[in-house]
Amino acid sequence: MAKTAQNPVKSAETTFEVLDALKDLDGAGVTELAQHLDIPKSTVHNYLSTLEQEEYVVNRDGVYEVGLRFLELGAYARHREKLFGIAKPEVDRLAAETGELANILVEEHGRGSYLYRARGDKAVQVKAHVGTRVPLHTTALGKAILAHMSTERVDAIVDRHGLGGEASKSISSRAELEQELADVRDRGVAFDDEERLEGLRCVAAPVLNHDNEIIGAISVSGPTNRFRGDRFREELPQKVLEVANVIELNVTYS
Amino acid sequence: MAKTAQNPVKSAETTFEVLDALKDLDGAGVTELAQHLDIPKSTVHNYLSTLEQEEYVVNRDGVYEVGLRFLELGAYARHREKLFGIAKPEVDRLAAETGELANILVEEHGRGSYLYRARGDKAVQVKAHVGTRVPLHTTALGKAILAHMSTERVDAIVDRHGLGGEASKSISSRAELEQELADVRDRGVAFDDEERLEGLRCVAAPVLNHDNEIIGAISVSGPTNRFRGDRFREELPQKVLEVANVIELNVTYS
DNA sequence: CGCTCTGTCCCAGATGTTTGAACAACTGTT
DNA sequence: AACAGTTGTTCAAACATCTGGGACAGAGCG
Repeated sequence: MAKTAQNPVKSAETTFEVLDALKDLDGAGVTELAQHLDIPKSTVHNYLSTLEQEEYVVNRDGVYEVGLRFLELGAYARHREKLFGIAKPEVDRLAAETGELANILVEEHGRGSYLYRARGDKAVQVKAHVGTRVPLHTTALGKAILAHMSTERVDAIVDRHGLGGEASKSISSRAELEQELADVRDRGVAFDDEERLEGLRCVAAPVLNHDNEIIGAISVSGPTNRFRGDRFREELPQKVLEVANVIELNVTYS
Repeated sequence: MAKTAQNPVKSAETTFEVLDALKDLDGAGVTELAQHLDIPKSTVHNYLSTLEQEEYVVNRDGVYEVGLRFLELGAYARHREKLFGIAKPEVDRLAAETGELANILVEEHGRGSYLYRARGDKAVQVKAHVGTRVPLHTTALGKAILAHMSTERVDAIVDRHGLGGEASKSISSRAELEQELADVRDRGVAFDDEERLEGLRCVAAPVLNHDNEIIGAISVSGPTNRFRGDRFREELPQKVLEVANVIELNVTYS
């Protein structure tokens, strides 16, 4: 699954190494980047000037930064996901009605990518923004997705990315994960009890297409003090499921 | 200004040619892409497999597509624009209060990039999504920005991108543009009277920082039948200006 | 079953990329 | 005002890498 290119174009790899470094450093000069990447600065300069010429990178008084042309590509990629257009208005409603943070996640390359995030009036502040990629087994959203994949696909994903836990409560063995996924299938919803971020709980439901294939998941997340008792175990799950069902209907007829 | 790299990395250029083609074709196979680009398919395959390995491209049953990793980069690039975080809530309010489509645009590489777009309840459907890049002189937003740039910078941009008009009413000479920009400075707001899209009018105001440098522009746009008379010439301009002023205050104190 | 599409792989030759060193342009310090 | 220590940029030679034709396997179809 984690296929490596047979005949990789090394310059393409380097190009993205440069871009990634530019992102990690939040903008940088040639020398700084060169040191960070351990590549001669003349080489780095060649890449940066090429990227600038192509308008993928911008030079603001001496500091190179990731350009907005990626927003064009990124927005396009999101727009291409049929789930986005259909689920967005419903997730907006979910956020408005619960007052919390509502999310859409899809799987790509065995990881979860946040497609969209809607803020209700009481929504918590989380640093992660749209586009952030997370390991599937560490979030309610991811578990909702894994629960509806074939065993082989789950195996392939676990083989590729492991079960490295970000917090103490995370799932750490394949058996544990299988048990959890079975629970998710039984209940219809997945929970996240501060597994990825302390003090943050989350309720997620899968979104399936007419062939019962998983195409993504939606969720509400909020602080533990508002996510407890009946609201956490009954009220919110029902709400999220209802919204997921509406989305599924719209996916089918489109 | 339109500097070309002295020592361009051709493979980096090719990488983005491939990605652009993938976007234009809305996903494609190796052979189709190779024909479109007039490059041997083995070469195209090398690039695609490298991009897939790096998780920037995804292969969905035989069709290569632009991946969501670009959403990560794009969302990051947008987040890095300080204007976005500050202006977003205000533009949301502008959309809600007018019921129309409200926008944020910034300049990059001499073109306009839509940073954000908020839809009011009566907002028109336009195909352009976030990230779309447009020539500055063809939109109210762009004219609001150009009006507050130095003459040299405007010259450089016109030299680089020309004044090619997308519709009949567009500005087509440098003198005409200068006149228009002077008007914008006088009035404080810029108008777009179906210049770029038929039936669509637009009112835009610049956003300046404390040093009176232009950092972007905001606007409301809608159908000509709702954008006429006093509403178009008085009411909406005042509203847009007011919101721009609030944003400017928030920009200064942050 | 054979035909014609795919996508993938391979390797030698051609080409582009890498690289250190040298330079120019700044910044801040003495 | 001169200087030392930065920075980004340029260049051309040495060589690593990309290119590209052709061969191959597998899928889809009649």
